[in-house]
Amino acid sequence: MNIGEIARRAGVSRSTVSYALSGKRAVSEATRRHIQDVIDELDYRPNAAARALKEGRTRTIGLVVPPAGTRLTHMQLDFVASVVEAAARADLDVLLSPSGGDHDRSFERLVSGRRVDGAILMEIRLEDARVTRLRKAGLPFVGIGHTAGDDDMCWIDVDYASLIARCVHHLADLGHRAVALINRSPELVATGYGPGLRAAEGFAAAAAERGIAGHAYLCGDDTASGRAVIERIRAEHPEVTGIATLNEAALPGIWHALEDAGLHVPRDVSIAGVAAAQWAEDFRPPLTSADVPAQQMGTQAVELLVERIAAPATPPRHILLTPPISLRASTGPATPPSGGTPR
Amino acid sequence: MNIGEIARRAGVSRSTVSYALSGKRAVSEATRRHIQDVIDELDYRPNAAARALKEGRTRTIGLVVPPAGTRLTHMQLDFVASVVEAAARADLDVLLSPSGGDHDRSFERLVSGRRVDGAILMEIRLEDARVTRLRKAGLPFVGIGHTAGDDDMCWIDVDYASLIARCVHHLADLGHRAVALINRSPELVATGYGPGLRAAEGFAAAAAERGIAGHAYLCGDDTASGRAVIERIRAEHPEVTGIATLNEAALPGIWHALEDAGLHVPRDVSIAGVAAAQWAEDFRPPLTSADVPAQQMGTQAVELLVERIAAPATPPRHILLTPPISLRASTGPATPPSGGTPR
DNA sequence: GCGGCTTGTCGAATCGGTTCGGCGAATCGG
DNA sequence: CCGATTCGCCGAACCGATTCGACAAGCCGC
Repeated sequence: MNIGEIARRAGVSRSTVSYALSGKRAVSEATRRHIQDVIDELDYRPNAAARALKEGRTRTIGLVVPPAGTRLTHMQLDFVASVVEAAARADLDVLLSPSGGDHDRSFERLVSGRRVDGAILMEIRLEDARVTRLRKAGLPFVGIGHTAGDDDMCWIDVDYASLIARCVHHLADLGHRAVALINRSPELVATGYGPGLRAAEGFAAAAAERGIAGHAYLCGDDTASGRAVIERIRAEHPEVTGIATLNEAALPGIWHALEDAGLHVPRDVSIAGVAAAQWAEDFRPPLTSADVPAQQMGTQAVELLVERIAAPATPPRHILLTPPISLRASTGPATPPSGGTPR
Repeated sequence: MNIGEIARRAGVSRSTVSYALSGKRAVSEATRRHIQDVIDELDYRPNAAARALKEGRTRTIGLVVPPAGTRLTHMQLDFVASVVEAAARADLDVLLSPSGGDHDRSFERLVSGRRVDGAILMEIRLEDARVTRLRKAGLPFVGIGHTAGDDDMCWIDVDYASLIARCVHHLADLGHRAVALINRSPELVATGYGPGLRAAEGFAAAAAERGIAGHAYLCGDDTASGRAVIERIRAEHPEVTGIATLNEAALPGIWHALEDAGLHVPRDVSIAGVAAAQWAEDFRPPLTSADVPAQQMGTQAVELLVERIAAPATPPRHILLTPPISLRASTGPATPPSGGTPR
């Protein structure tokens, strides 16, 4: 079922069928309709590979996700879903490619096999080999997260430094004098994971600014690690009454460990985080958090990429998001009687 | 950077380069090595579209996911991740396609544009238009879930009827005399969602077999609905002490509502469910559940599909999984003093 | 009534691979 | 030593679309 067959049945040439479909040249209304009838009858659709070969573009974008070993956070999941949806709206298909670990064949196929017109890179590191690779191949791309220093690329990111700083200020406003940061996993941060590093900076800066004690902890991305880190904090810094975190996956463990220790949230300990809104509300009490607009990010990432594919030479655009903190029930005044705050 | 360029630089013909790469005809070791050197130097890789056009296969499989409106359950998420990984191992790429709603253009592109060699369909309905469509197009596919009656397709599914029945038996063994089923959302079940319907059947049959009261409830796939359904159950059937569920998304709400009502799990109410193992353990107390091996399912689905692509004419295979129930802390004896059970 | 313009259609080239038939040279057996 | 085989490589056709140049027919103005 190819264009030649359609042409034969409609009694016209193949080029006429092509023009009737694309509208790139005038075709008389009569023949156009006749061709359309034949096409509808056989429900023909042009072969994607042939078209891609000739046109030099695939109408497909690549979504480069972290390898399966790393479980996706809720935020990332929302992001993937919204990318797929936004792409579908733009009549683009999405090719999924796990990268990192031993799956780099998939990424290489994507890039040098010219399977996609552009790519969206998740979980960018401060030094990221994939960015170098894509740039060398001349493939348009948009990063979720940004590399160090280098602004010569398109990206969209959440301003973790500011968000964590806000959490610290919020806790300080409530009168907390000793706070802890629960960061992402040691492996992630060690390999130059931007959000982790920037969160640590923002945390330290804000604590210093407010003149309160700030202790930063790394924590694996799972429930058990969440429990463990709370135990460590209680042992090493029992004076801590406020916690800021960007580790979604550890949250259930954090909650359970506090409960086991007989500590009430927010009466004894306040927690403010960065997480997907829907997820934040599933806790008891619901988590005060900066709700990352993952869906909006997915949509914008696709828009940015489409733009870049159309005009690869334009100066790259960046979007840095700083969503407001939604006050929920997991934060409260530092000490039962007093409320207000210094500064 | 095409095969002609490689041939020119290596001083051989294009066909020789092709044969050197594919090994489908003998090429002398000397020329083969020389060609390989040129290729390595320019890091050339064959254009995927051109190859697909000539070979008639794309080395890509489609993963047809429920549309973005429906949030993926943890189980489905694990499944997607494992499909991507298994495909990568088989050197296949994965094209994501949301289907249902108004995104059917994407699905149509996949099917009639010949963009993929085969497809994996998630969330199959008892009557599923996509199955009909794929069969008509002659595209190999594997379903996650199976249609009614018709066994003329490959699928892999979880035996929800048996699992829910097991939950009921487990509760009955513990002495519970009135149990409730918390099913998936009314919309899903109304549109012929197999697991929902089969779970209801298995629930009713098992309750009847054990001579206990069984009340089935539908429940939206979110926290708020979970709370609501517990309130309804308490109002309409306060005698219920055992709950079986396959609604992962409602679980947090169920837990919260029971806590608010002052009901202790498992002392006052026992809960047994079907859920992803890791997720089940994040509850307090951890959920007794049949742990769906989503990762294994993803891997097997890919294997099944690869098989089917290689030999489309072979009789279709089915895999029906019935994972054992892992006892965790959310189920216990029906009444505080007594332990044992009738039968 | 004829050159020039528009309109609608066609034929052929092209994209970048794979694969088949063929051909010269080397190798082998008798 | 000669015919038959094997080996290694080449040229050309082909996959199914798009697109450019060309060409015939119809219409205009002068």
